[in-house]
Amino acid sequence: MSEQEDRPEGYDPGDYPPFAVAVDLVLLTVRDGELETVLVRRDEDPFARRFALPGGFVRPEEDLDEAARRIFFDKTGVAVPYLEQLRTYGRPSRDPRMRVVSVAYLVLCGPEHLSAASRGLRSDEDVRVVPISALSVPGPDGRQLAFDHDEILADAVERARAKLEYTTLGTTFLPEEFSIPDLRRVYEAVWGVALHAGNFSRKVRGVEGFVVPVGRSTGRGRVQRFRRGGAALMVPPLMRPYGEPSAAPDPELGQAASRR
Amino acid sequence: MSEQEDRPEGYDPGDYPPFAVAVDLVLLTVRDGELETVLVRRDEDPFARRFALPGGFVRPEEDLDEAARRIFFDKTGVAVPYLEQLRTYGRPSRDPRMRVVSVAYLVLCGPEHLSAASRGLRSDEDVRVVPISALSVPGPDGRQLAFDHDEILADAVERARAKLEYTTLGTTFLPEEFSIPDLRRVYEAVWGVALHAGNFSRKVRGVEGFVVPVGRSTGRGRVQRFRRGGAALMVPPLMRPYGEPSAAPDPELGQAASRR
DNA sequence: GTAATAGTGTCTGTGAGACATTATGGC
DNA sequence: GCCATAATGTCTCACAGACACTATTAC
Repeated sequence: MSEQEDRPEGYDPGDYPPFAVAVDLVLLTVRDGELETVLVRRDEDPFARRFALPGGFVRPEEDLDEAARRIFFDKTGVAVPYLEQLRTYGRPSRDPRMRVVSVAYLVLCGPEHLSAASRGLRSDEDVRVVPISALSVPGPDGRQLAFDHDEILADAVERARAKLEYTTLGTTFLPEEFSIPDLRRVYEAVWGVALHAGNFSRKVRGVEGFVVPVGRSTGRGRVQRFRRGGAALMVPPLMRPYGEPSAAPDPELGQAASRR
Repeated sequence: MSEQEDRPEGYDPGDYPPFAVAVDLVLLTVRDGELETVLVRRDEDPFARRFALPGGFVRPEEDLDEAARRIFFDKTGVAVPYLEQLRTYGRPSRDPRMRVVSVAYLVLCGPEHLSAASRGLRSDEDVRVVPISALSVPGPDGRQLAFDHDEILADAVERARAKLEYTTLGTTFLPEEFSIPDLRRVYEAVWGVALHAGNFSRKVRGVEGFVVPVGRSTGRGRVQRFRRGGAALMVPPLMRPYGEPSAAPDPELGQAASRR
């Protein structure tokens, strides 16, 4: 808030540099066992015809979260199931036209939330749902997406992977009713690993409030249906297999490592 | 980045609302077994005579991290040992004078980094090093600090508590050379719990690259001296005792719980 | 029928937590 | 000598991971 600069009675507009503040969304979903994200094709330079994350400017009287929800609704026509602030990107050169600080949000949703967006019903833009795996190979200039969106996307994927370990957010990728194997396939898609079906089932059902059975349970071999429970955190956590080839770790940490 | 609003060739300044972008620092240190933070007393309204987090505006050609480092240096006269972006606070009403979006940073350092600041050597401001425990009781209007800085501080403390679990950052609170009991006292101060000395020692020394012994031993008992090792992450993590009365959990998660 | 797969039984290895014991230095 | 405390030895319990087995559904 810069209280330490002495200003008598409110700020003089000449005292602070004006910035544009934008919000960018990393929208993650799991479809057919693949982790996917939503991208928008740019029309103009810079980065004309490149894909970018959906985003927009924050309005003068709008909270940051509110802006993120608005932008999600504009693309999909439905309310956002889960959203969290990821981090803020503000390199001076990140947009060659002007100084834009972008607050990135992570949004998790099921593929059904994206049906309008993926059919282009909500806008005349070229909106696409793209597998993350298709974006891992950088383009000729070393990147795939416009601006610093490769970095934002990578940070978001790592955040989502970490959050599945110690929260119950995995269910936000699924419809209201689902089976344990459905949930396992979400974990496998997000983490990019195969999990042991039996142990996964036991673990998930053993975490109080993670999933609640719907309808009657019969004996062995029968697939049961569940809904989300009330718990937000998973204790103890469900950890990713050690030393596995997933993504970039916390960029704040000095050295690389593949875990959390 | 708001690529979806069609703009021909760079932004027209009339197209986006101007914001002020500030950086606020939550500076945490451990002194005499207490977790403490640095506050600055405000001179003017709003919140005259209240304490606030140190902060300042981001300059036109400055990265966000750079601004945070600059502000830390302005207060203390030394380089910041560890810094990470916490999150961004942008409620429209958070500063009654104008729209300010503030990117908060978490800074961890040893008490020796704050000697200049705490003696007022670097500024004519009223800079103080205050125990976190003294800020837990809200004032007459429901808060202790200016603006939304109570919330920022609480988020920062929770982040620091969580990070001690799965990173080796505990050593950033200590001088170059330290003993295992010194490190344990850091954990106890940050988490606000008593830890089992024997098990803590075994765990810390067993994590590859967390601490490296530095030859001679002094002090009581067979106390060994150590330096930081090269590892940034701790696997498996060193978890806080379950169900313990520390701080607010991840505010993104729907319901409260006391763990991560 | 056969194949695929959900869920259970059970064993094993690892590690956290608790407690006792030994070693070392301050007083 | 006596006390405080660091570090180790050891036991127990919880849980992850592996494997085998059974039950059920899809074909």
